Amino acid sequence: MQKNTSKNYAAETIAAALKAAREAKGLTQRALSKLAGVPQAHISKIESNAVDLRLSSLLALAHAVDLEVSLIPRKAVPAVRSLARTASTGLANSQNSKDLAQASQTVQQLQAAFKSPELDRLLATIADIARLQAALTDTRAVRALRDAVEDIHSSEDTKALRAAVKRATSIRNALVHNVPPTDDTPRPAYQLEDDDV
Amino acid sequence: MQKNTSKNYAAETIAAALKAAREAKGLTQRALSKLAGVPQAHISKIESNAVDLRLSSLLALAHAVDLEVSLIPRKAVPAVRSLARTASTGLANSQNSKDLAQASQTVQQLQAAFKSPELDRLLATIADIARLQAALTDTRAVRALRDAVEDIHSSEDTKALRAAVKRATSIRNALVHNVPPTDDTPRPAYQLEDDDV
DNA sequence: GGCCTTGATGTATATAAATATATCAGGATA
DNA sequence: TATCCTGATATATTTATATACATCAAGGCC
Repeated sequence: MQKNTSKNYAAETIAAALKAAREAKGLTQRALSKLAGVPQAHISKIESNAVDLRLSSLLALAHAVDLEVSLIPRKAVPAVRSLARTASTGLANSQNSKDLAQASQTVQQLQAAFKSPELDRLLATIADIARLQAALTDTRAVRALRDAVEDIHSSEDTKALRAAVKRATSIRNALVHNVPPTDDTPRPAYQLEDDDV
Repeated sequence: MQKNTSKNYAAETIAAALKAAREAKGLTQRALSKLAGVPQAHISKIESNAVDLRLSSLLALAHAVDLEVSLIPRKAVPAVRSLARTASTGLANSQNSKDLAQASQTVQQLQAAFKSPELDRLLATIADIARLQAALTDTRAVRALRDAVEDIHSSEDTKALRAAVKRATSIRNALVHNVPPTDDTPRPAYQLEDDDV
């Protein structure tokens, strides 16, 4: 039983979160005890950081106060925090997706206000960017490429080599042409025009 | 000791996440044991859901594999998941990068063993993909595009409109040509050859 | 004052985690 | 074949949670 030394900051944070959530729901320790099936005395110890609680207890208590225990990548922590703060307002995509969606929407509103060839081009380009991004989120294709490369073992292994080349080219073309990487029938949905500014 | 019955879905999920993270980092149970200060035998039990681990163990293991234990509101779960996925795109991006790096390295080793025009092409294409991916990680450009679009207010605002178009085209071209988006002097480092398979 | 609720604290007991240590089967490899 | 690494498993011991039950001090309220 480690006292509430400052030894484990994360543990204290979690205990504090549980307590805050309980109070936010207007529950007493005894009420929560009934909900979660954890003795009130134990809840008291947990909230005061007097015990190293087990996962089952943590899950039971969290569940009872509508919290979810999750493991998130360290680098995603700030984003998740800000999201949790912004709270329940629906979907949150990557910042890029949000920015792109907003830009797209704005352009469409502008289109309703006035027509312009440049506006059309702008919207199309934004859509391209979004599709490029979506194509890149697909990690399976890259993984498949890696595996294909690993399968090359000798200069006689032309079959494996050609397979790897095909995969690599497919991905590159997919990124350029906005076609799903695994698609075997490359059909550029649009033409690469105005290559440079 | 409760066997791995289907008793607690959440607990299983967490154990699986820990295991996945360890493997993603290429750590053996013994290596993780040294990092986290948890005996290998215990890690084995934890990963196979054979124990109701304590919070301190969970925190130690999570910390060692760059994960954070967090309590999030239940209603925010979907949003956080989607975020974790896109941040996982950051993660997956790093996974992509790893896969690509490994593929690239393998090809170079093969080049040392035997020469082949196709091998050269393969290496070049892999490099292209890596550069495309790097270009897409830059969110500032997309943000700038969004802001530029927001600055368009009327049909007379040709200046803002052209600025937005320019930005959008720049990003798209950057993705296609592997040139940093903010670069004002577009200079395709390589030529788009063999557009299709 | 008396009453009730809330959270904290104190036993005592059963159960299980955590640990050290050793081992084992399977797979990969030299 | 022999060797090394990985993950799973076994045993024995220590430590601590989890639980039930009782109680208590502080604060709010009639």
